Amino acid sequence: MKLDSIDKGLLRYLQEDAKQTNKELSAKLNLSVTAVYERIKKLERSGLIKQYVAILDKKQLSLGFMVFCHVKLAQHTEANITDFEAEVSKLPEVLECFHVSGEYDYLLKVVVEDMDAFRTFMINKLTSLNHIGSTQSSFNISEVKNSTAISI
Amino acid sequence: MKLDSIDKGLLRYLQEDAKQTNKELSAKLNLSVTAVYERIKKLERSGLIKQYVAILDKKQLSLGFMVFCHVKLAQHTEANITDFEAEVSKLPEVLECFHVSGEYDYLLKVVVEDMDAFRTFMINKLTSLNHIGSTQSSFNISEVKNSTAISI
DNA sequence: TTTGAAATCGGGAGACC
DNA sequence: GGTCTCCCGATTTCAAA
Repeated sequence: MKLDSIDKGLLRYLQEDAKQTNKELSAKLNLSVTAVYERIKKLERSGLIKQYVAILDKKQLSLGFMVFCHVKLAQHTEANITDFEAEVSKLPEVLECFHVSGEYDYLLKVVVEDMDAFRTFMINKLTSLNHIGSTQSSFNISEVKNSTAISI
Repeated sequence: MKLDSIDKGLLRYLQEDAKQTNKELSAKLNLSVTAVYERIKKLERSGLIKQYVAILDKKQLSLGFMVFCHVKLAQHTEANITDFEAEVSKLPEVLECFHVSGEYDYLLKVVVEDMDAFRTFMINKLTSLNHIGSTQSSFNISEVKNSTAISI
């Protein structure tokens, strides 16, 4: 889909605050409300806007303990890979899982309550998955930047 | 803030789709529209709901190249740390930056167009920041799971 | 209940063939 | 002239306050 500079501005605003009214957006973009409305609908239909979500404060939910787990598989057969990926996707503690290059195969972002919950997660969930070779964990000490907005 | 099971359900729904109407939510939760409205306002006021954002399709924006950069600082003085954190936060290619335990000090999620853009980013932006000791990059091969919704 | 936004329609200006 | 795209204004519908 081709985007002009107005679309790009619109996407920038919606990435920061998706609940602005079309009226507010129309003022910022010097456009009529209808034009804003139709551009947004087009961006939604094209799939460029995938989803609107609420971002929560993990601290207030007692889920402020974030760990990055690097995972290496035992053997890299296709069956192992699809199997592991399906299983890990089901774990609610795992917010993100990327297949990556380098020494380890996967990078996981894990969110739990505290060290104790992490220990339980590792023993009962992650390392009990099939095909796991080895893991290495880095604990989050502080969030320097944590954004979902990509720069357009 | 204390949450009952209805609040938790509400948060689960809003993390999946923040643009549902209160009417839809009231049906799912067996509640009146007004009750839903007031619960949401309370969650917003308390800061538990931090933000509503639009999630975009990186592929369609030609920003499908994601890299995880592990960064080690040269010296860990307080000045170096605050300086580096302020500078890296300004880089639009860096969506996330966490101070982590382990061999490296920081883990960055970097989003660019392609390998060429990444090369430019590394040379002109990241490694030209002050206080950088060494870096190590892992390229994203595939997204297995990528969610913003924490499990409540 | 009242206010205001979202959704929809008809139409007009400009680009292109 | 005919088609397409983009924008505006007015109106109706429906959710929020």
